[in-house]
Amino acid sequence: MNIELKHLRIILAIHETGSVQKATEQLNMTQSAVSHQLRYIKDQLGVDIFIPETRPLKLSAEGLELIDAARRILPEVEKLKSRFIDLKSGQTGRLFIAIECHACFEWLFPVLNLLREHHSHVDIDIKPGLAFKAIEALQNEEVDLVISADPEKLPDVNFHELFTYAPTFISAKDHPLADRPHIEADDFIDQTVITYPVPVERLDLFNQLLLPQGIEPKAIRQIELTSVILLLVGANKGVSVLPDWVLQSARDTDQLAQRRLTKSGIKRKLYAAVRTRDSEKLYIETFLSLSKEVFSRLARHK
Amino acid sequence: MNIELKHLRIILAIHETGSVQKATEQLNMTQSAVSHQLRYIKDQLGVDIFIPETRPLKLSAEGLELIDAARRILPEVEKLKSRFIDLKSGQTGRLFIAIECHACFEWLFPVLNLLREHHSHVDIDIKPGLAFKAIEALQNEEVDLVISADPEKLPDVNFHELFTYAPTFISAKDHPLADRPHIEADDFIDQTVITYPVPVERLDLFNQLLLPQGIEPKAIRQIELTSVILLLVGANKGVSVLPDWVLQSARDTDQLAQRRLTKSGIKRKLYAAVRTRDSEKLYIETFLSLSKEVFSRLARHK
DNA sequence: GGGTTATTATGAATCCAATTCATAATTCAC
DNA sequence: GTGAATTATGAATTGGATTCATAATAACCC
Repeated sequence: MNIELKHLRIILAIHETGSVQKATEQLNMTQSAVSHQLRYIKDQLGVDIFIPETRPLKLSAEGLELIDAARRILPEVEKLKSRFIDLKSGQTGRLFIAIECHACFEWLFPVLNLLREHHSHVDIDIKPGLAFKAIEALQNEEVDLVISADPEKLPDVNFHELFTYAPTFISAKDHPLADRPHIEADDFIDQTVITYPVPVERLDLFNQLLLPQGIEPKAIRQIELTSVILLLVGANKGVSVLPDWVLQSARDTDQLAQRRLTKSGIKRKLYAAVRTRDSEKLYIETFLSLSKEVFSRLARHK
Repeated sequence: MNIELKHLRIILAIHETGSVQKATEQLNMTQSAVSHQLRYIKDQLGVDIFIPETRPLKLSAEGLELIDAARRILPEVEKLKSRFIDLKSGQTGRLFIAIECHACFEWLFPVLNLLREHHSHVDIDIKPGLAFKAIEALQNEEVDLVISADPEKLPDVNFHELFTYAPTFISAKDHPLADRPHIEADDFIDQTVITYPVPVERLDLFNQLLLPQGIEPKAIRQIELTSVILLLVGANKGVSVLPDWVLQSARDTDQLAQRRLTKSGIKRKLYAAVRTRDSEKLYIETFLSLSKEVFSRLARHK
């Protein structure tokens, strides 16, 4: 037995318009095509849908059951269609985010809150635990956006530049290094460095400065929360390197010394990586512009 | 945008088997056909259902939505199909009954109760108010079965004989007519006749005996309930004519005289009329055999 | 009740879309 | 990198749905 959506639509149209004649217009079919289809449906179902030899056609008891089913099934299909129209245009969708950059939570939360206001139907979430395989997860569709400082040239992934920042050295004001105009790699040799709890190769300080020069600090102490890092640095328990905008937006940085890394300063860029075919989605574009906006507000804060 | 059930089945099969390859078997399609369909689906929906360039194919976020929809829609369609398989075979269906014969409620209720036990999924009901247009209502599919004593030769309706009965005269035992060996038409001339509240031409007494001979009784008193008719006849408020089986199965007929109509007795047959194309339905056949069974039990009762 | 109109049914020809076959292009595993 | 497995593609073919023309039938109306 074969039942197609087309058949349900035909029966429903006939029932609702009251005649085959009128249904043909609604269906954009000729009377003949409808008639042929009706015979096919009857043959498939094995029972008469309409009472034979009545005109205009009247539904049989069995026909009414078909109508019931059609009224249940067809709206589901229509819902599915409009869902995909929305998905395609980016009116709605999924935005699962992986973050390679620990400090980024600072500006990401306000961005996501704003995004939720603009696109309430987008399913927003942050997926932890993918930090190092984030781009792979993006390609796998486990996540839909990755915040990354290491753009790659990939055919199916676009890296959209968000903003530039400077990884900046901080210490207590009375720390010996606080007197220097800028900080060099070998200054860290006898320092305790306070970092986020991630592999060192993912930290700006290490991948941009220490690792290339083969320098290891005296000790590394890992702390989850930015505010705690600031506190410990202020208490002279160690030094740290954080993005400049974190320092600009944080409170209680008065007793901290900030110095640039190397004479010329180190500059880094943050990117939002998305799959190429998602790039033009509305909520992705909104995310990008909101990110820039929120960042510039944060950076201007102090 | 065009989405067909076929497409949902394909996507679901691929997802559940884990590969296009395996899905082809389940779908009874060649790999090529599936591949072509996948491209068509993608074009229609405008988004990738599977993550491109991965093997085995993995569903994208959008693809998962399709799966959800398929799991909602396809079972409905399957339910509809099996519903029609049942309807066709008469495992289930509708049995709306019209009754031309008023006394028939006496045996109909037990029949329907038994039928409900055999076919719990059949929608059983008695439709009142169709008494005289009952066969027309049958052809219109307003009802599905008519209890009638007047078979007609119709192309789309079958009359199935249920049983034979004798319309029988009753009076109080001390009524003058109670002495006669049998009752003739002109015996009614000075009698009050108690009947069911239906047009006289539908009563056996009238259409079989009085009307052909142009005889009118002194008075007609219409009573709904069989037991009340029996009571009034017993109280000498009038005479009546009822099917013999009603008298055989009723209690409190001791003080009543029963006499046959005319010397040879009048015999009538009851029929169940159903649409020809419903005749072989299981629950219709069950109804017919239950009716005969219940009737013979009733007739044997006394 | 017969003639008229409106509506549905049917048959043959046509058209379009889905499938097949053959083969190319990828990816995966080792 | 090579071979095996899997998916993609193109052209030819098939088969089902549609159309056109026309027949059949019910409904309507005096």
